[in-house]
Amino acid sequence: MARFEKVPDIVIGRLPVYLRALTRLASEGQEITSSQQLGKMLGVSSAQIRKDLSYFGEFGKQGMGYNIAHLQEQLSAILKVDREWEVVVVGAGPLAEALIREDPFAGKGFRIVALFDSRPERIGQRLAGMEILDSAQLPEVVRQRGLKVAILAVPAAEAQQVADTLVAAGIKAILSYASTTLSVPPEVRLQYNDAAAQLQRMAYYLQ
Amino acid sequence: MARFEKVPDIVIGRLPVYLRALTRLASEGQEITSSQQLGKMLGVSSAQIRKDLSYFGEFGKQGMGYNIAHLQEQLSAILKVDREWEVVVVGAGPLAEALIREDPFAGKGFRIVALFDSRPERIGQRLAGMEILDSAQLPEVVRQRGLKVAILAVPAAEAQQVADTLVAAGIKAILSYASTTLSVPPEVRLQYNDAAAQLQRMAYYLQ
DNA sequence: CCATCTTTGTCAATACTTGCACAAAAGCCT
DNA sequence: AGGCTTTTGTGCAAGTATTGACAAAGATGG
Ligand SMILES: NC(=O)c1ccc[n+]([C@@H]2O[C@H](COP(=O)([O-])OP(=O)(O)OC[C@H]3O[C@@H](n4cnc5c(N)ncnc54)[C@H](O)[C@@H]3O)[C@@H](O)[C@H]2O)c1
Ligand SMILES: NC(=O)c1ccc[n+]([C@@H]2O[C@H](COP(=O)([O-])OP(=O)(O)OC[C@H]3O[C@@H](n4cnc5c(N)ncnc54)[C@H](O)[C@@H]3O)[C@@H](O)[C@H]2O)c1
Repeated sequence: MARFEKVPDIVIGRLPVYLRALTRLASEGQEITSSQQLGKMLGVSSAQIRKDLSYFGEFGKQGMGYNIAHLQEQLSAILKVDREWEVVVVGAGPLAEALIREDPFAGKGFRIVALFDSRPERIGQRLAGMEILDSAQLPEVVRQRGLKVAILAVPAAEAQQVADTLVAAGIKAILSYASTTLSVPPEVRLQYNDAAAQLQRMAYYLQ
Repeated sequence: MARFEKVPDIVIGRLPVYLRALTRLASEGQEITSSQQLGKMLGVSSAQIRKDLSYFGEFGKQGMGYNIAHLQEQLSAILKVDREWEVVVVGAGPLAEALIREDPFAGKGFRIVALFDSRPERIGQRLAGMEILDSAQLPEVVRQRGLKVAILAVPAAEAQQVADTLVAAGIKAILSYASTTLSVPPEVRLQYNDAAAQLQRMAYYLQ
């Protein structure tokens, strides 16, 4: 397939899902898989998996399937997570504490390197070993370190204002835990991590 | 539009997004909105919003737009979150603590009513005011209270086994924070809350 | 009370996404 | 070595989703 056409965003959105499935298979000691096995795991058709991968190249062997470690490497490179992006977290509350303690990004291409809060009594304290910095310093730190990725963990009422500051400082991707709609310029990527919305989506099918 | 045809899941997935936007408008004191304003907020076309709503009925007034409070009520009823679903959380770690402390589901149709862990030293302790129960008791409690919704906040290695227990106990919707692919029967809804996957999706567009 | 303006709900056209089906490639087994 | 089996990558058809366009409904203002 032509490697130059624009890849649909919906395809990009599935690559991390494939990566997650491959991680599980690898952790179970498997070395080879097939589009059929992956499809069954994920509840999608094998054709979709092959088609998605074909946007980027040929990664399998006919008759054999895919080498799991190799496919992980390739997908990581495609998603640009074969490196470590430095991430800033804004809002040093319980959610930030869980994120820093657990580090769910370890080995996934991201590392939390700075934590900010605006409450004077929190500044200078430590949260799960990480120093809480004054959010007045945020633009300076983001610019100096060239940070591109931010996690928003402030109350909903503060979120838009903090997002504006992040964008002005040069952040290009924001993951927001605040359960409010945000506006950012089109060149900045925005994702909402909204557990309530996820539950609501499932509630429709209950009963 | 015919009210009897099956509504596409992708439409259901957008309803919580609309609800979130309406909440923001309401919090800003607005009483009326239009498909155009909502579309601009959310970065989608106004036609899409009107079409999505038309699956369920007519909620606006021509020339005027939509009454925000009324539309919120209607969407809540459609999503079946005009009531309070009781939710069980499994895994009493820092993430569960953040969830219970912050209660991001308040007023959104869900309430956390039980918290389980398997580590003997955690059982009987309290987490953010909520008693930690023995996960051996989980099936009994879920069945007795008729719980349908669960949040999975255990390490990835335990997640599948806990999911199996939840399903066997009668749970019909699972929100999993564990970053591993799970298998559940088709009648059980499953959503992943995977922050790493969300960041990976955005990373593709960086640079 | 009428003209003008706004905005809905819906149809039809366009655009996008998925899945079928199959040739080709590659391993396996006798 | 050759036939059998498996599984990929992809063209194409079928199926879904999105958008443009507009009639109809309702508000607004003189
Ligand atoms: N706790 C969860 O599990 C969970 C889950 C989903 C979403 N959320 C949402 O994530 C956000 C954070 O959750 P939390 O439990 O940590 O909330 P929190 O309110 O306890 O903590 C937020 C922190 O942000 C700080 N803050 C406020 N305004 C700020 C600003 N302008 N600049 C910098 N820092 C600022 C506060 O001082 C506080 O320390 C909330 O919006 C919450 O609704 C939380
Ligand atoms: N912390 C975060 O912000 C965050 C974000 C995204 C995802 N996650 C994921 O969410 C999960 C929970 O995060 P955490 O930080 O609370 O993890 P954690 O490992 O600190 O806590 C998990 C808790 O689950 C309990 N547990 C283990 N096995 C169990 C079982 N079979 N039955 C019942 N309880 C069991 C453990 O005793 C522990 O108390 C992890 O999978 C983590 O990767 C966390």
